[in-house]
Amino acid sequence: MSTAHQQRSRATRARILEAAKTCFAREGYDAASVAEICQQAGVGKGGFYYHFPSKQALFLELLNGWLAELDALLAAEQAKAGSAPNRLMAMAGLMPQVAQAAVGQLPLFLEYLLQALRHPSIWKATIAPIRRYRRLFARLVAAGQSEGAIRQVEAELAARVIVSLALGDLLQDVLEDRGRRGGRQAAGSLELLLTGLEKKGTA
Amino acid sequence: MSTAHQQRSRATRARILEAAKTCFAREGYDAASVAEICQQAGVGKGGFYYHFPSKQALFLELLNGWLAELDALLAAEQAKAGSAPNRLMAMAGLMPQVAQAAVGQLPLFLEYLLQALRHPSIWKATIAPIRRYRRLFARLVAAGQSEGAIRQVEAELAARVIVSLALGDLLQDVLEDRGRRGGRQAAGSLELLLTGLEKKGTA
DNA sequence: GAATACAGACTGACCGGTCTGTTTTCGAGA
DNA sequence: TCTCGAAAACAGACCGGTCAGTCTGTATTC
Repeated sequence: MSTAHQQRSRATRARILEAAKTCFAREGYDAASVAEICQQAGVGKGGFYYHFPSKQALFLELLNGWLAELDALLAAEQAKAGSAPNRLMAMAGLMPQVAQAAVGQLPLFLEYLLQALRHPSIWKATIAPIRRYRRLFARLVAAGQSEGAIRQVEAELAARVIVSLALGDLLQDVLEDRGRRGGRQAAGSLELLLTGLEKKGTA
Repeated sequence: MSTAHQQRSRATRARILEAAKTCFAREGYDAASVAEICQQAGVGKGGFYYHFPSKQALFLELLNGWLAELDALLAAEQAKAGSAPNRLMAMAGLMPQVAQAAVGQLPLFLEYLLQALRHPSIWKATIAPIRRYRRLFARLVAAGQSEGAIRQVEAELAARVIVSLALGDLLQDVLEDRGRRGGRQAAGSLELLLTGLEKKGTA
């Protein structure tokens, strides 16, 4: 059981995180000021720095939370059965949806990437999952190959292509409507690619 | 003939642009200060604001210059002959190379995208070329289809996939080595995709 | 009354842009 | 050819504003 202290504390902490998410998405990491986040969260500076040691720490926690959601969703999908190509379709198709659902505003995703380039701690947190997904996709491709459903291409390369497609589609969506909606297409693109990966004469 | 005034002016202007390119790439648009760019260029604040009305204007000029280089390279490639799939390979394969050669440091490319999300003028300058390239690829795909070399898929979708692949590969390269080298892979990925786009039973 | 969970004024640093002054170059006239 | 004023091409001190983070004080809960 939690005390009233802890309950209130958790609530403000969550409000700060939520406010930060929208502020970062709207204005970017640098331009979004701590004061603005505080105002949006209905909290004073004291409250902010009581819960987070720095602006960067807050950002990193936001990123980690997002990655955790993504992991959970992919893990759930991975548990399901089905042929390798179908599972690939289902899993890869999740990426933009997850980005959309978890982040809310997609520009935040770009912000993650950009910050990852400059801050080693953020970079590690970002690159590790991407590599994990790539390995996962590679295993699925290999599985599809031993099932005889997928052409004999380099599995690593195919995995890289899948990730590229997901990332690229995300980017094009973001750019087209400047991050207002996002995550609409992608399914068709992947279908196209996977059809190409199928063994010839199958369709 | 140009006077000594003009010669010196152009030289400093070029130095400022070059310094800005490296600074923006290293630290990002917001974090890179005008003072720092000035120091790197060996120029005072006065010199800077004599040549550029604002920091944003400088950034925009950098972006436009890069886009112009890209356009030129693509136009040159477009003039060459060959079968549609081959031309697609050649053109699409240029993208990362161009990004690498023109920008020097790839993080700048991400910076462009991010700034495009928030500043309408930069957005217009960024999205227009991307749409142009997509149309160009779509036409090439359609051409390949009437040549009988490419499957009957929606040309628009295929073009989008190609752009996605280029963008996604770029991103993965940038993330993998944190923007130090970049632009190594990509060719293999495209080959994989185009093989998938070929008419079945061809290879 | 002590620890928790804040509020909000405050600080030092920094940043984009301005302004005044200085050096360099140019062109015209003597 | 030499001079000199004017325009071009800067240098760098300076300014208003902002921002991340601190500090002191206060209300609430235990």
